Amino acid sequence: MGIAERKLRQKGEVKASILQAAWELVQREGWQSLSIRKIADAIEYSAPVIYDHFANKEAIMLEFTKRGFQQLNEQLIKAKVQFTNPEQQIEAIAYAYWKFAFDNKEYYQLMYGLGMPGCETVKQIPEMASFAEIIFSTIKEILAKNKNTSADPHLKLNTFWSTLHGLISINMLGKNESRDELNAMVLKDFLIGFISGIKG
Amino acid sequence: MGIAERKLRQKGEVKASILQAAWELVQREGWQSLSIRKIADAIEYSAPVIYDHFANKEAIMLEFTKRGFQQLNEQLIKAKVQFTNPEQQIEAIAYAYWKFAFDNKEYYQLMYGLGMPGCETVKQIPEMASFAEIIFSTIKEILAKNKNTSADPHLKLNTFWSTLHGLISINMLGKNESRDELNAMVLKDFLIGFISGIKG
DNA sequence: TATAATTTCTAACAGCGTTAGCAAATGTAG
DNA sequence: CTACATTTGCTAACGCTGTTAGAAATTATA
Repeated sequence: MGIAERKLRQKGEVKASILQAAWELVQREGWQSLSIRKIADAIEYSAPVIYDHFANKEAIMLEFTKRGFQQLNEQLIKAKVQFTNPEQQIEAIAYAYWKFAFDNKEYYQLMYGLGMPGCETVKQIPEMASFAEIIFSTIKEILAKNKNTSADPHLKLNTFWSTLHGLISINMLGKNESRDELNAMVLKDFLIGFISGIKG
Repeated sequence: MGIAERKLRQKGEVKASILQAAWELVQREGWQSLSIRKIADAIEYSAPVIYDHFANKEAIMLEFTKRGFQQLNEQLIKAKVQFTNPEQQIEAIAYAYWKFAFDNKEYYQLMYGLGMPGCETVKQIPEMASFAEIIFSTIKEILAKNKNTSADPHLKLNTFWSTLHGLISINMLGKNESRDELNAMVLKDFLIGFISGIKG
């Protein structure tokens, strides 16, 4: 009797439609105006149904945060494997990270900013660990290749990630002027210093 | 007739008490749970009275954002004038910025993160311009002193600010483990690279 | 077909920012 | 000191929000 299976499938479909509707709403009106009732309207169910699939609104957001990191990770790996030279790899990763942030502004805003996730949230996202690992391993390769034992890879990971995030978030709260040239230069400026510094 | 004056003074006192009550609430429960009604309760007035002093809730937040930048500017200037050497000045500024962010977490979260202020908000805060100017002038002095004409001070300002902000915000979404040593090292790591890079 | 289980709904609670309109207090002028 | 005008603060309400309780309707099982 495939009844149970069909029910599970149908339940999954509703869950998927919730996420899809939520995503469309976010793209149209931003995170701030996303509401359970609007999602319910969009999927043509009543609001409480959503709580059969997600514990609360935050769980929906968390799901998107996870997806955001998954997609980011994909992009970073795709960028990395184009090169064998770790210096080129870290540069490609930086550009991919940058591109992801501005191509997926909604994701990026949710993943970081937006109400400062806080400790609890971070722990619920294993994808963040994979993300860190991608960069960490590349940095270690550079250090190994250049026989630089004095630099701490944890330190360099932190500097790399922080700087990138800082560049992006400062830029996002500015306006949409065509500061693209400046942005590109700032990114390059940082990368030159970072890579030369990491070589020891 | 000092009646009008007294009224103005009283009005000012209520306004001040609104801000004070709001600030206490924020420190106790965070920005997320700040509400007009709670402020009204705290100052022992009804909620609509607040709208005689502020256009809306956002205006209250904006006031705090301004104050945050004012205080930050004070700290940065205080740090800067302790030295005459611009390299030492920029280092002192970086540490002061860092210290401000963690000593005044609530302010810093409001000034940046929290719902991504957006273009409109930024324009309403002239204090941000003064802030940028403090750092900008110091960078220009370093460039002048070292006769470095190739580096763009705008670029360096952007890199400096972004990196600092990135370091802080990444740290803030992590936990409160005693990562102070790591933090100090990351900051130093950045500063060494930045100052050497700026010298040309 | 009758009973059990699941699904989905309506209604409600408690809170939010904000506004309209009335009541009370205060100021001004005769 | 009274009469009018102005300002001040309130209550009540609107339209939202996330979330939950409990009834109704649907579906599965015996």
